Amino acid sequence: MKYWRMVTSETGRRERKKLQTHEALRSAALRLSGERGLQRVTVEDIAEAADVSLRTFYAHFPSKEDAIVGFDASRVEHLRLVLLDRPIDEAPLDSLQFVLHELHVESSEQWPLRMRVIETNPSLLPRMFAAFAIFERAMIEAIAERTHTDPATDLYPALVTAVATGTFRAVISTWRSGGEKLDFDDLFASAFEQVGNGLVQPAPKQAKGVRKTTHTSTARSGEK
Amino acid sequence: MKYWRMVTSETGRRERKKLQTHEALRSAALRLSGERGLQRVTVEDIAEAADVSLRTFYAHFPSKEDAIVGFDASRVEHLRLVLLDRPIDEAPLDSLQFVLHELHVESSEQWPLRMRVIETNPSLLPRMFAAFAIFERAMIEAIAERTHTDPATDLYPALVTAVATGTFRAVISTWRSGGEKLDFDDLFASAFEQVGNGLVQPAPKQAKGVRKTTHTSTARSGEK
DNA sequence: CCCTAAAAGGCAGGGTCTGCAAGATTGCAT
DNA sequence: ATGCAATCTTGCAGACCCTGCCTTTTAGGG
Repeated sequence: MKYWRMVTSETGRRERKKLQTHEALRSAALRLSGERGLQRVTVEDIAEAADVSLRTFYAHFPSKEDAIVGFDASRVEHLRLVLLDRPIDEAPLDSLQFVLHELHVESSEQWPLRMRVIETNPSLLPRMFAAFAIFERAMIEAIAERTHTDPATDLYPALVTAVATGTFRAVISTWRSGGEKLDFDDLFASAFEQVGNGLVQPAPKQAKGVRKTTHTSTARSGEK
Repeated sequence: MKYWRMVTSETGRRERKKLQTHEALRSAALRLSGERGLQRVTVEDIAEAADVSLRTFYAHFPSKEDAIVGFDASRVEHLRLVLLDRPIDEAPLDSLQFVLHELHVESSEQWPLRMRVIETNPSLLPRMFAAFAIFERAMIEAIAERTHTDPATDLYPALVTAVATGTFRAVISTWRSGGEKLDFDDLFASAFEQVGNGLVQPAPKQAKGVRKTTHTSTARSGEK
């Protein structure tokens, strides 16, 4: 009985309230950290702001940091499905590129604030990487499934995933430190293109007044 | 005066003692965690085992986890210099491959225990990634220096570094989960070769009794 | 209307980490 | 030698994190 529970998105009032609390805690954590700085915000403050008890906070998140930078399991699952839905003959690196782009687009709204909070509070980095590692693990499994390989013995799934997420991190990092003036999509596409070309070293430098029209794809020696 | 302090490796009795304490804390932390499990070891236990006060522990490490998985600044600096010592015309990806191989070789002695502790205590992962990120940052700066680019605006240094470290992580992960039966150097070389070739998807599978003579370089469609 | 499961709340307590101020050790100069 | 200054170490108080255990509240289904 109640098979539906296992498949659907839990559509009762109870589940809705739980989700509300969850999101209230998340946004309170993010907002307060942005206002005062992470160390000046206690878990109790967050719970208070979301109007629940401290104990309830810990029913939703294992730590303060997770409320800010953690991935929800449902989110990971969603992205996993996105990957599995890609055409079966698409190159794994391209599939991952798609998923990572999706990841960025979906959360682009909260990105500015979240990134700012992370940058001003480096103590968030550990948990952030850990959260990303969980997502990465899901991607590895999915790639392994699609390529009919065993990730425990075959290097490829972990390799292509690690490279893809590394590429993603590099793009985010550069985009951020460049003041977000560069076009994200250009940077993103350029990065994956360079990776697909084997990361040959870009030409020393064009000239002083480089045309800033297109992306930074200085590396083109190895054609496709 | 005392310019030498800034250059040499601090060779007084004071410095030696400090280093001793540092290492005593490190090995005590690792040993105890291996014996009882991380959660059954308090910082006080570690300080006790190294015969110093709890407060002194925190003079050396910001947290229990860092004593186990953290990189010392001197270690990062050493690796940075290794990278800068590579022939100036070597491709950045190859330089990074060399440094990462060096990293693995240098710590290969403590690796088994440390890896085992990490795997049995996933709560170490966050700090481990954070430590690795610091190392990564140093590599980015060094690559930027060698390629005469500004990592704040140019994608390449961060990109090639993230890809290289990602490759490294994938190798370690696969090597470990495969029970370390595969030859590490083969796996390592094969991984970087695949990356250099643009990560094209490997052929579905050769046969059952694949020749195990060389590495897994199944991917060769895209020539150089 | 009752019953069950799930969510939320309360409380106690061990553990982490920091600020502060005092004590011990070492390097160096007089 | 003796004193000074820097550094390392230490003790202590206290805020905060997080968990175990138990009680209360609320939603959903017979």
